[in-house]
Order: sequence, then C-alpha cells, then structure tokens
Amino acid sequence: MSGSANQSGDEGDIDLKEQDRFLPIANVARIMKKALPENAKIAKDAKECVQECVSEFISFITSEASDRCQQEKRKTINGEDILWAMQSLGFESYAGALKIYLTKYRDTTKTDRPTTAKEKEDGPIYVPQPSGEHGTESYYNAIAHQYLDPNKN
Amino acid sequence: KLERLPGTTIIPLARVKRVIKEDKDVSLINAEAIFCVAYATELFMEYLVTEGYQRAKRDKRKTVYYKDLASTVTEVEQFEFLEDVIPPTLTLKTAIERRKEALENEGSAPKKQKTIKDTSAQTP
Amino acid sequence: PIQAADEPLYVNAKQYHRILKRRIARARLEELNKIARARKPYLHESRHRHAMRRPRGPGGRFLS
DNA sequence: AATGAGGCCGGTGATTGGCTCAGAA
DNA sequence: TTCTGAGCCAATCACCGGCCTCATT
Repeated sequence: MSGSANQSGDEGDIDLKEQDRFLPIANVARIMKKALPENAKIAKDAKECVQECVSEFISFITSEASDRCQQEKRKTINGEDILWAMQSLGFESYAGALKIYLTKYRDTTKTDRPTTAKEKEDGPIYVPQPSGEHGTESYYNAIAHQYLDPNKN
Repeated sequence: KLERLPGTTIIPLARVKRVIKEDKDVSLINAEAIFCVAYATELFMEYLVTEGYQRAKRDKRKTVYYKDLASTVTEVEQFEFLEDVIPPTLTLKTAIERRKEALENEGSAPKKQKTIKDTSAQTP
Repeated sequence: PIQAADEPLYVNAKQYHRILKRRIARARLEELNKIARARKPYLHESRHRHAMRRPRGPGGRFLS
C-alpha cells in the first residue's frame, strides 16, 4: 500500500495535479468570504465546488476568446478578446468593473507612465451596447469603485 | 492586513495562466488578457457565492453549502455552463435530495422558474 | 430506478454552443490525462509533516 | 521594435490539522 | 435537544512575480 502516492484502484495513468488545475483554495475562500456577511460561514464542500467552477469559468471564457482570435487570424489573445468573449457569453455585467480595473492594471504595468490620453481614446477597450442586461451591472460598477483606491497616482 | 492593491488580483496570475494553458488551442496569450480573466474570475466568484448565500438565508442557515451553489447554478442563467461540472462530487444522492427539496419548496415558495424553452436548438 | 440524470435542457442561447465545445474539450482532456476524481487529503507531504510537528495550544491551534 | 514563452532566482504567503462550540439536524 | 464540521492559529517551503534571454510577429 505504501510507496505509491496515487490512489489505489484502476488508475494506471498520469493524472494532472490538483494544484495545476485549480486556483489555491485559500485565495478562493478569501474572495468568497469577502462577498459574504461577517457572520456567514462557508462549508468545505462549497469552497471546493467554487474552486472547480472557477476553473471551468476560465476555460469557458478563454475558449470563446481563442476561437474569435483564430477567426480574426491573430495568434495572441489580448484583453479585448476576453472582454468580447464575456459579452458574447452573457457576462457583460462584469465588463464595466473590468474595464475600470484594467486601466489601473495598465498604469501599473506600463513603463512607469500612466495611461496616455491616446491609449485611452484609441485604447481599445471593447464597448458593449448600452442596454443593461441584468440589474447587476451597477452592482459590479460599485465593486469596481470599492477596489479603486481613493488615492490616485 | 493586506488588501487588494489597485491593478492587482487576489488570485495569482501564474495559476490563472496555467489553467488557461490546459486548453491546447491556446498558444499565445498576453499579460493583459490573463489579468482580465483573473479579475473577471474574482467577480464571478463573488456573484456565485452571493447568490448561494441567498439560498442559505431562505433556509435560515448561516452556512453556505454545496447544495446552495448547485441550486444557484440551475436557477441563474449566467451559470448554466456549470451544469456539467457541478454535480461530480456527489452524483446520485444529491440529485435525489435536491429533487425532494425542490418538490417541497414548490408548494410553499414560488421562486424563479427557469423558462423551459423548447427544443429549438437541440442538434446532436 | 434512476432516471436519465437531470438531462439538462439548455436554454441559454449565448452559452449553448460554447458549452458543447467545452464538453468535447473536457472529454478529450479526460481520456488523455485521466483527471483525478477524488481529492487528496493534502497536497504536499512536506507541508503535512510540518503541520503535524508544529507546537499547538490546548485548543489545537498553532502557536509560535 | 515590440512583445510573449520559458527559465532562473529570491522572497513570501498558501498550506495545514486538533480542538471548540456555532449551528445544522 | 444531539452532535457534526468550520473557524481558528502561524511556520515552513512550493510557488508567484520580476527579471533575463531568445523567438516570433
């Protein structure tokens, strides 16, 4: 019994490691907790469930973006492709918060220079149609503002 | 205590990238796209668990269970893509339990019923 | 007797096609890699041993 | 020139279990 | 009421982010 790290059974195979297929459980749990009231609790099963759902979400979005990318004969998936994919799959309510936060990310990444005016104007952020799908869009915009630090750079 | 810095994510980007790269169709992806996926993932998690908590509250519980998330997936259109991957942990037993609970709730609390659109798109 | 699962009836037109594509991709990945069904009790042997050897308070908590 | 994959390195937070009592039953 | 199981602690070490070089566009 001892010696083999693999589970006993009819699995003579190379299985993909858990830590490669899923995001760290502690990070997942932290984000879940943040979305809940202070006194709420989360079952272990629920944490693992979200952990697995998240992996599917990532693959789901990326798959859509990847197809679009090939369709447009480009090889590199970029941020705009992801934004488009989310719109395409019914997650357009996330887009508002994401766009705002993406701007912050660019400021952090780019060569020490805040986003230039040209980048913002020409700056290719996918703009969905103005129709609000769910009532949740404003909710996510509120979240975005919550994350945005009061002190600007 | 460490909070989220603007322009960063709570989930590590390297892990998000590895999950993305499981798809063999994806060969090249830039850092901005990975960030977008990571942040969208965090929003997705918040929404899923928030909806799950509403179910827990309806049952007068303070603990969010797997079954709360499972019923959320069946009720919220956005989460329909998860219906394949949600049940694998407990296949049959929970399905029966949920069926039973659904029947119990049906008579007392009319909740959002999924519109069963007919087989207009079923193409094997 | 078991009915044929819940036989998911897909209604979300935006996601429908992608759901099918993902199902195929997962099936391929599954037969190629044989994804582990059950979760391990812990991920790393070294961290498990570390946790076991750490000093604990009377309440089972870790302490310095 | 601009930018992504892959590899290396150093600093660091995710991983981790025994006991208690919220709270599910 | 009974009794299950989630939160609570923080030290190690696997891994994340920030570099580098080289390939691709």
